[in-house]
Amino acid sequence: MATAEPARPGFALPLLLLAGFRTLIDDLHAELAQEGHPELRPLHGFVLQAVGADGTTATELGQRLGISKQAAGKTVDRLVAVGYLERADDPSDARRRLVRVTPRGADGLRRSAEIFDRLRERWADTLGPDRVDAMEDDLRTMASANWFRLDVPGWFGG
Amino acid sequence: MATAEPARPGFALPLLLLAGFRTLIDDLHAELAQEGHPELRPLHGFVLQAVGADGTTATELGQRLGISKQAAGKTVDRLVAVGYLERADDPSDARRRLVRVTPRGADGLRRSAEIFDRLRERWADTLGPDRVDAMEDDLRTMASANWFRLDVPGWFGG
DNA sequence: GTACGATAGTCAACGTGGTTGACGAAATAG
DNA sequence: CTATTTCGTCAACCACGTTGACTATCGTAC
Repeated sequence: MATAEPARPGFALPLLLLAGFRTLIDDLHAELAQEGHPELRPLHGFVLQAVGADGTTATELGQRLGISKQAAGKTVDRLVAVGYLERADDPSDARRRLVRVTPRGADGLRRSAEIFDRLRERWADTLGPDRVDAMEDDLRTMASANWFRLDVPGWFGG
Repeated sequence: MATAEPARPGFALPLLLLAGFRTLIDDLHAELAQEGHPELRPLHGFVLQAVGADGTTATELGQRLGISKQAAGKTVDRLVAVGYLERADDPSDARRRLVRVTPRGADGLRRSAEIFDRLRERWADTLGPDRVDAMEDDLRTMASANWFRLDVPGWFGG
């Protein structure tokens, strides 16, 4: 049972974690837009990352992201439409449709990594490198399990 | 510019923040479901909190949450349907429809606060109270701005 | 007292992201 | 050669968000 009025109410922690996540992602996409990728949405970067350099299929992508193959397929459609992914037939299996990152997608991915590195440096400059390291270590300790699940919209909503 | 291979790649930080948030929210709702509130979705708790003890209107709720009045109205509809909110006419203004938390909603809110306190205690037990305090302080420093905006699904998606 | 602008709420249409169920086409196992 | 599995897609649906248009009401200015 919680005390009547804790000095540090528990509800602040998740809000702060969300605000931190959101700040980083918003900063990323503000930078990304300036560097020629204004269409990229928060979800898209994670999807591109999940497709990876070797390419994959919609079904496998769904498994990696923790969503259904149908949802993965629709997301791929949208990213194909904006030029970040492309589909190709698999010569060895006519059922499969290979999903690959386009050069434009690879550029977005590379820039994202660089921007995330710069943002982390900014946090380290403000808070001190040890504090950022500690934050990461502590979060790794507490959140170890559900790492790479990006069904955020459906999870958070309904 | 980022170094070729940083010891701590920047992309991990947002992922860890999201994983931490998600872990807390998942733990909360697992507990909440056991305590008789299985219908409550992650978003709903934030909405109930935003409605507050005094009640509000859909338009004002939308302003508080950073979403349109139409979106706020639809969310209220859903929470009314599951019994967490109720609508009432405003005797002093026939245009306004008061939105109030029901007793069931208040129960969910009270339990949520208690569970969040317990979860924070659990984090403090594992990491040490000073580390959790530091994490909160650091996040407050870096994320100061966009605190109470809960348009997460639309923001993250598209 | 009436006319008018501002405000509250709703309806409709749409986009994104998610789900399940059904189905055809192709690979694989027997 | 047939039976089963697997991949991709289609269709229908739900949650959440958006903008635009509209009605009803309030408050004010004349």
